[in-house]
Formats: sequence, structure tokens, C-alpha cells
Amino acid sequence: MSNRTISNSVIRRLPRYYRFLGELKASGMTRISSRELSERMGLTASQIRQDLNCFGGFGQQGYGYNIELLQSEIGKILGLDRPKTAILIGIGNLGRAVTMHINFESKGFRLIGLFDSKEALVGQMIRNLPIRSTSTLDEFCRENLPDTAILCIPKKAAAAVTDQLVGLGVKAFWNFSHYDISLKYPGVKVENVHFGDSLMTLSYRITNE
Amino acid sequence: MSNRTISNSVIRRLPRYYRFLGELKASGMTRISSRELSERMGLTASQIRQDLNCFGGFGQQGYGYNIELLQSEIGKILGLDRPKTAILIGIGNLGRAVTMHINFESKGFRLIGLFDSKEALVGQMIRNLPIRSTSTLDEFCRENLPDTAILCIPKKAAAAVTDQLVGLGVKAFWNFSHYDISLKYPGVKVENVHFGDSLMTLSYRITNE
DNA sequence: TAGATTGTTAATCGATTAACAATC
DNA sequence: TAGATTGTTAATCGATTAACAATC
Repeated sequence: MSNRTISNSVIRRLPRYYRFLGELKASGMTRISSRELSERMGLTASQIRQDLNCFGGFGQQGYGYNIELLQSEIGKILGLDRPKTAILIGIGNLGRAVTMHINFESKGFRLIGLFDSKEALVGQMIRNLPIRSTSTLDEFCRENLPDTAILCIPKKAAAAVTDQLVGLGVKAFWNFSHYDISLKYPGVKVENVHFGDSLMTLSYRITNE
Repeated sequence: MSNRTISNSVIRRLPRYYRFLGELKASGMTRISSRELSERMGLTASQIRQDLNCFGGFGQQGYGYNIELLQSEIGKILGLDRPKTAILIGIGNLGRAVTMHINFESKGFRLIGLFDSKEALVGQMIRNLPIRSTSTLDEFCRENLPDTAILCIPKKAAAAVTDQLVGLGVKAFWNFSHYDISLKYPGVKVENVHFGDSLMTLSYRITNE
């Protein structure tokens, strides 16, 4: 593994490599060249070789890449083999869908707690996890030390919850709210999912292209 | 408006400008300089001025930008004032959450139809829209000519549905499935939302940084 | 061995940042 | 007018593509 810092562009392509290699593996293929992979993925062969060589030489001259080995290596680079604990805050439509829909285990996480401030929801089970009251968040975090928090709450609630969670040692956020965590906490790892921004981008393309 | 093509990086920043300007407007401010906006958003003032000048001179030397005017202009650039029609396919947890959670009108879209292949769901109402059978998709599209389809279906169902919709004249997709629409239809506008990829990116950062 | 394909360096392209003249 | 701040050009930085020697 190289000691150079990996660019964001490369990191964002890794999950897609991982997915495509998984499909190729499932289809029974065992090896692939950068050129063939590039055609299937709509990239250049050069870019694929550059990307992979950020992490080491996984290929073999004259042969290409072993699909199973390469996928497994990318999985390790992504940290999928080291489960990180996560809690989810806000069990509205979105929080519920995220809880039900995502296969956390295969993405490097283990979901260990669900929280909502509406007392009426407390005790309800989703996917074998009980919804807990946010009033018990402090206690739960001190006992279980979650690495990551998934925020499915409105922007106006997000600032206070983020302060609380950062104070409790949470160091990564999967942020579905519109609150900008990085501005206040530049050291914390944040991955934003902004549906609205994504949809407006599509609106732009339809309107202008 | 310039005739040069606008880079993807710029387009992706527009919704964030739009949001921030909306908040500033709501807070009662009327003008802002590129420097102050850059500090609030965590960008450089240079980048903001470059970005805005792709579309025209919205500012005034010695004064800065009028917040309300600038937000409104960016809204027009994004096409938020020209509603496009959209249908949503797949009313599982995710489709339901997207239907309930997103304010389509403020993002440039009007949601006009919901479809699912499970007959048990047909007729159920969500947000004043009935769930329709996918067997009526052809008829509905020929009558209503939707611009956009929102795919909340599994990968294995997505290929056939996409073929059908492209055949019916749908020219833009908001794609929550893992099916890669652009590879087969490079001319169609696609905005992908891949939760899994997003979460794996976060896993990478936690593991490696 | 000969052919294929990687790993890696060099060239190109594009995006961001800096600088400053124009001007409100 | 003087100060402030844009619009825009030039310089820098980073990412992608091309090329090819190394090697399986």
C-alpha cells in the first residue's frame, strides 16, 4: 500500500469497482484485463490501472487481474471486513427506509441502535432493533461507543444532536440532513446524502442540455 | 448566459448555493460579498465568482451580490421554475420514503404517478396519489408523457423497466437502483443515488484516515 | 519464445486559486 | 472621491489520458 494520499475521485470509484467485480465473479468469470473492465464500466483502461496502482500491484503482466482476488482486496481497502458500529437517529419515513433497505453488514457497518424523540415510537421493533428514546442516547453511547451516526432528522434538530454525538465520541456521520457538519467539525468524517441537491442537478440537466 | 459548456463540478455546486442563499434570505440579509459567502460555505471567494460568472454577471463591483436576486437566478438556471413531470416506480420502503419525504415542487418536478408490480398495493394512496399497476404503465405514459422516471426497484427488474420507459419517451432518470442506465442509453439524463456506494466511501474514510 | 497486459512515467487536459484592472 | 468588490485573465494545481518499457 502506497503512503501517498489517495484522491477523493479515486475513493469514490472504489465502491463501483467492487460492485462490478462482484457481478463478474457471480457470472463465473475468473480474470479480466483493464481494457475489458474499462469497456464494461465506461472508463478508460489507463484510469483503472492508475486507480488500482494507488494501492499496489494487483495484476499480472500479460494476464490481467484475478477477479476474486481483486474484489477481495478492494473490499479490504474499503474496510468492509472490519465492521464499524452505527446508530441511526430519526425514524421517520427516511430513517425507516434506510434501516430496512440497506445491507449494513456488507458495507462495513453494524447497526446497533435506533433513536427517535417521539415517545410514541419508542419500543417499536424494526429489523430486530427496538426504537429507543433520544433521552437515552447519552447512556447508550457511553456503554456502546458507536463509531458512526446516521442522521435522518430535520436540519433544525441536527445541530444540537451533532454537538451531543461529537461530545460522546462519534467520529463519523452518514448525514441525510441538510445541516453542514463539516463546517463546525472539520475533523469529523462526513458523508452527505442530499436528495434535494441530487434532484435539482437532474432538473438542471433536463432544462439546459 | 454563456455558450460555453458548464462543467459538472460547477453544476453540482449550484444546489448548495441555492440552499445557502435561501437561508441567508430567510435570516433577513439582503446582500453578501463573495468573500463572506465563501467563509460561510467553506469555499474560496475566487471559486464562487468563477462559478457565478459561467452564467452571467449577477454582482456589482464594490457592493457584492443581492441575495434574493442571486437565489432567484440560480433557481432559474436549475430550472426550478419549470416543473417537469415525474413518475415513481417501485413502492417499497425506499420508494415510499422518497414519495413522502421529497418536496418535488420546490426541486423543479411534479410527481404525477406511482407504480408497483405487486397487485396487493394497487389502489393504495400515498400523498394523494394512487399506486397503479405496472401493467398500466404504457397506457399512462402515452397519455401523460412524463419527462422523468424515478427508479426505486431492484437491479434485476431495472433493465426491462428502463427499456420500456425509454421506449415510451422518458428522457431522464433519478436512479436509486444499481442498474447502470448510462451504459446502454448514453443520451438519456441520469442522476444516480447509490446509498451503498456512499456508505462504503464512509467506511473507507473511517478505516484509512 | 511471442503476445499480451501490467505498472509507471510523461503529456495533456481541466479545475481551482491568485492577482488585478475595471467599476460601482 | 476613496474604498470595496466584482469580472476576468493568468498561474497553479490536480486528475485523466497516452505511451511504453518491464515482465508474465
